[in-house]
This record gives sequence, C-alpha cells and structure tokens, in this order.
Amino acid sequence: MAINDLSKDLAPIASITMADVVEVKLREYLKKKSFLPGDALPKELELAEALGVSRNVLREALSRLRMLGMIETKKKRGMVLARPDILGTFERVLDPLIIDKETLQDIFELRLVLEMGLADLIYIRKTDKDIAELESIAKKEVNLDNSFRIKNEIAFHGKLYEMSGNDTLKRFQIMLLPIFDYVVTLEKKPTRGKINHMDLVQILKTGSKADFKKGMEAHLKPHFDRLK
Amino acid sequence: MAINDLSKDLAPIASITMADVVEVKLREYLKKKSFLPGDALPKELELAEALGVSRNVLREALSRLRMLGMIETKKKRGMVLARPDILGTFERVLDPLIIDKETLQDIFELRLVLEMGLADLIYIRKTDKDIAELESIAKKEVNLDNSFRIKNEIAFHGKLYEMSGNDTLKRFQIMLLPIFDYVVTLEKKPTRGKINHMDLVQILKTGSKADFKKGMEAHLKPHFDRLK
DNA sequence: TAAGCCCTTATGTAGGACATATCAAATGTG
DNA sequence: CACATTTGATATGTCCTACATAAGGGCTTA
Repeated sequence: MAINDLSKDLAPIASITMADVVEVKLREYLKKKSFLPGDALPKELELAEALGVSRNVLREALSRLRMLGMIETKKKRGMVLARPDILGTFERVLDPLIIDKETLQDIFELRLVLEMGLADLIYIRKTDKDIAELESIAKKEVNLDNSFRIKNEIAFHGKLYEMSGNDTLKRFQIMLLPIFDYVVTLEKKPTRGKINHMDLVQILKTGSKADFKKGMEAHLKPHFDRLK
Repeated sequence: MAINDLSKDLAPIASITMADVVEVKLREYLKKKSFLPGDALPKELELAEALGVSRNVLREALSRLRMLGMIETKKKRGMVLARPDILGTFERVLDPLIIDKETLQDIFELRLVLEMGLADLIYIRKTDKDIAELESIAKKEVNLDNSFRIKNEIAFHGKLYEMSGNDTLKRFQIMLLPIFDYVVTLEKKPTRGKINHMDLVQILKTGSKADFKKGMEAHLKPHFDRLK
C-alpha cells in the first residue's frame, strides 16, 4: 500500500513533545516582551502554571535555553535573560564523525570561500606587526616533518583570519578546523599550490590587494581543482 | 577588597548543574562508543542509574541533545542516535535583538567575506539557466519602490549563493539575512556601488572569473569603505 | 550606622505514579 | 498453514510531591 509506505517514511521523524512547544513559546515570550539581558524572568512555577504544564516539562525547555546561553539562573535570584554565545552553540554539533559526507564537503568549501574572501578585510586592517608574525610562522615551516607541518599550516592560515580583525570570523575558523583537517586527511597526497606561504607573506609586504587575491587563488588552486 | 570584587565579577556567571555534567558525559559516551546514526541507545532508567542521577536530571540533558537533533526518541523503541542539523541549531540563537553590537558587526563582515569569496565556486558550477534566472531577477528591480527593492536585493544575492552549488552555504546565507538587514537598515543612506546587478550579470555571461571578482568588489565597495 | 544572624524563597534534585504509544508475542479465523 | 486481530509488556512523556541548598532581605545588636 502506498499509504503504508508513506507512513513508514514519515513517521520516524520523531514526535513533538510538550518541551518542544514550551521551548518555542518561551522564545516567543522573550522576544515579544523584548527583555534585555539582565532582566529578571518570572519564576518557574509561574511560567509552568501560565503555560499549563508541569514544572518538569518547563524545566526541560528552560534547560535548552540555558544550554544556548539565552538565560542564566541563580538560586534565589531567579532567571535572567543573557546573551547567547552564538558560536559556542554551533560548536556543540560540529563533530566530523557525526556530520554526513555532503555537509562535510559543503563546510570544506565554505572554508575555501572564506579564505578567498578574506583579502579585503586583511588589507583594511593588517599591521606590520601582523605581517612580521606571519613571516615568522612561514619561516619555521621550511624544515619540519609532516605532522608539525600541518600544525604550522594551521597556524599560518589562523593568523590570516586573525589579521581580518574579526573575532567571530577567527573563532569560526578555529571551529571549522577539525572538519577541514578531516577532509584534507582523506585526500591522498598533500596538495601544494604554486604559491607558498612565504610568497604570500612577500605579497602582503609589498604587493597590492589584487596581487594578494591572485596569490591566494594560486595557493588554494589544488583544492578548487578537486571540486566539480 | 580586591578579592571581593573578583568574586563579584566571576561568580554570577552561573553555577554548573548536574544536567550540565550529564550532558557532557553523554556526549563523551556517544563519541567513545562511536555510535552510528540509527543505533539504539540504552534506556533512560539505565542511563540515569549508570550516571547516578535522577531520571529528571537525565531527561533535562537528553532534552538538550534532542533539541540539537543528536538523538531521536520514540515511545517504545527507545532512543537512537541521529544526525544533527548543524545549521538548525545555529539558527536558534541568531536573533539580531539578542546579539551584541560587536558580534553583529562581525557577522555583517562575515557575509561580505563570503560574497567576495563566492566567485570561485560560482565559476566552477554556474549554468546558463542560473544566469538566466539571475538576469530576470536583476531586470525586475529597475522600477521597484524601496521596500520591494530590498526584497529583490535579497533575491539577487541569494541566487548567487545558490549558484555556488553549496546547500549549506545557501542555508547559511538565509540564516544571516536578518542580521544583514538589521545592520543595513542602521545605515543612513542606501549604499550603491558603481557596479550594479545587471553589470554583474553581464560579467557572468561573457567575462572571466577575475572580471567577476573585480565587479563584486566594486559592487560591495560602499560597504567595505565603511569599515575601519 | 554597620556587622552578623535568621527567615524566606526560588532553584536543583530525587523519586514515585500513571498515560500513551508501540513492538512483539499470543490468539483466533479462513 | 497463513494471515489478521488482540493482548500484554515496555520505554518514553507527563505530572506531582518532597526536600536540599543557596542567596536575598530584613531584623537584631553592638
């Protein structure tokens, strides 16, 4: 029966629980009342009664919001609205072992896109000190064996993100590292572009933004060549 | 007293609860046992007993993992490991009203970086059909009033992301839209680059990837000029 | 006025109870 | 014997009660 097949395909998605509903309602409530971080929230019993659920269900929903950093609770003070750490929540599910292959590939590409687009920020904010640091990283890599070379590679590109002057971007990169690593180690032989790290440093010192963009493109070319 | 000040600054961060600990322990457990999506997990009572906590605390932790999509539960079947929707969890905390100003600015820049870096993927995967769609979007915008123009702007750039052939990237962009909007509406006068949407379409039709990168740079230049 | 104590209160945790949905085995029927 | 139906067992979902703990607030006292 087609209907039977359908139900078999659709049913397992899971069932919606009270905690799910309460979570959404709490979100709406917080938004509608336009609480500001630090504002005190009603007590658990009041919320539970208002929502018509047990304190147990309410606490499951609150536990989620607390995990996301949207609320903080203290023993007697009650609950207060807080600023969630948007990247911290992201990090919780970013495990290469759990993510499916297609998404892994997508994230790998996402990182390539980011690095290609970094140039504009870097050229707005780079300092001589940054470049000196970057150069010292690049110099170290000359005589390193393979495992240390990977760490150095990470340090170099990490420094580039840092030079963007964008903390969120930098943290985002750190977060994506395991995934980048994972995909890279799946590749057979190490990819090596025509432009290496020292070349990039030289460009940063004396070259134009356009030069740097071209250099980065050449540096990452082996990765892009793999895509289809 | 210095010590008193310190404790006042540090203590309010919140206190760690059993649910927090259990959440971490469950994470480690799932990773260590290297469960695969679809694998059945022990029952709640067994887990609670093994961890030495009440079923209540355990369920608060499970509720968090369930929200992240890491596990799914069915009435009698028990719990199974699932693939979390990495972006879905991200979306939950991405509210312009809650995020602090610095992070908002960071995310705004992140989106600029993404758009500048899109060219390589687009030139690998663009099709004539894509370009035709993009053109029809660009054509519509000629005689639109302001509110519709914003929607059209979104549609145009959204289509660019779509042309990257990267679903995760596309969803990511959709997710960042409210924030982009929010920051843009804070600006006084509408920014208008020297290269408009129709120009970009023309480049995509006949120009090189380098041309397109330059075009995009000119198109977004007003945004970058604001940065410091 | 300031320091210290006690009481109140809201959250954190535990445990029991029952509803409900579902799987699986037992049962009935052609 | 094969298939449909019923029934029982079971794991999760929800509720309730109780108590521990910490922290704010007010009170007392020096």
